[in-house]
Amino acid sequence: MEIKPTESELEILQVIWKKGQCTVREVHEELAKNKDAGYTTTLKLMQIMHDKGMVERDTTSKTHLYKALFTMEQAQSNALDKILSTVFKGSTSDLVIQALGQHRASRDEIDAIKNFLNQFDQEKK
Amino acid sequence: MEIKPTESELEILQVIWKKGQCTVREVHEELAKNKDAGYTTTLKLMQIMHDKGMVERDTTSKTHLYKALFTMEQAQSNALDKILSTVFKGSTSDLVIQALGQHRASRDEIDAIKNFLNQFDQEKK
DNA sequence: ATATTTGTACGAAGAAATTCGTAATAGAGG
DNA sequence: CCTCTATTACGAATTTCTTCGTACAAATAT
Repeated sequence: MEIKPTESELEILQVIWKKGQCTVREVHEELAKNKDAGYTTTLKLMQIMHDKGMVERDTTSKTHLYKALFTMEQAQSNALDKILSTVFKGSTSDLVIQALGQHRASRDEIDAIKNFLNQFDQEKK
Repeated sequence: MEIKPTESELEILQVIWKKGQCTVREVHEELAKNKDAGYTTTLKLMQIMHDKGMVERDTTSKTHLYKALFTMEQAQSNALDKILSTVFKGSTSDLVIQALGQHRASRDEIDAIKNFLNQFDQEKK
């Protein structure tokens, strides 16, 4: 399956990933904090996501429950692949350095990355 | 100015960035290697990009010359911001670790990143 | 039971992106 | 000067994404 959520679909997926599963109402309330769109707009989008096979839903009760059919990690991997090929000429190190340089990682984040790199090294040796 | 090139626009920008400046024909020939679209499609897209203020063009001779009005680095920064907020919950370290983990950085790349991190540390101390 | 609220279904309109055909024109070559 | 080709301009069709109104059904409250 192709994973290529649109902008709006990603907003919805963020909520679903956070809660594990949720109703249209829950998603809508969450989005309403930062966005101004009608309830049926969210509903329609979620129905389309279902049509596309991006989410599944439990329709046993009147109020349907939605779950994502792929993980945030899969979406991350996909997003990385995409920008690597479109703006980073495929260079992972360019991407990493750019990310670290521009987005001011905190001490903790840097440590986490260092640990990861060291662990990586161990495996390679 | 907002930098938000579409998929097709990015394909075109890649060619322009690589060559510095170029004609519609050059862009089209390059895209034709991987894609199957008519010449006027590329032309139209580049005209729209001009309308949007993403590129400038020299129209002194019949064959126009296009240049990008922002750099690849700016596009990179933008792309990173976007995926950070949409799929990485704003965590740069998650992004970096995911990138390093999934995309098998080479020894050289890892070294480059380590150097970068060390340099980063020095500044902080 | 009836009215109100809450939910889904769905068509359709609007907006943005992509594609292409046709017309007009400038320049090159004979 | 005339013809042929390469190029731009531009309208229009198509597709995809987003938005919303309306209809209808189920659950809840009075």
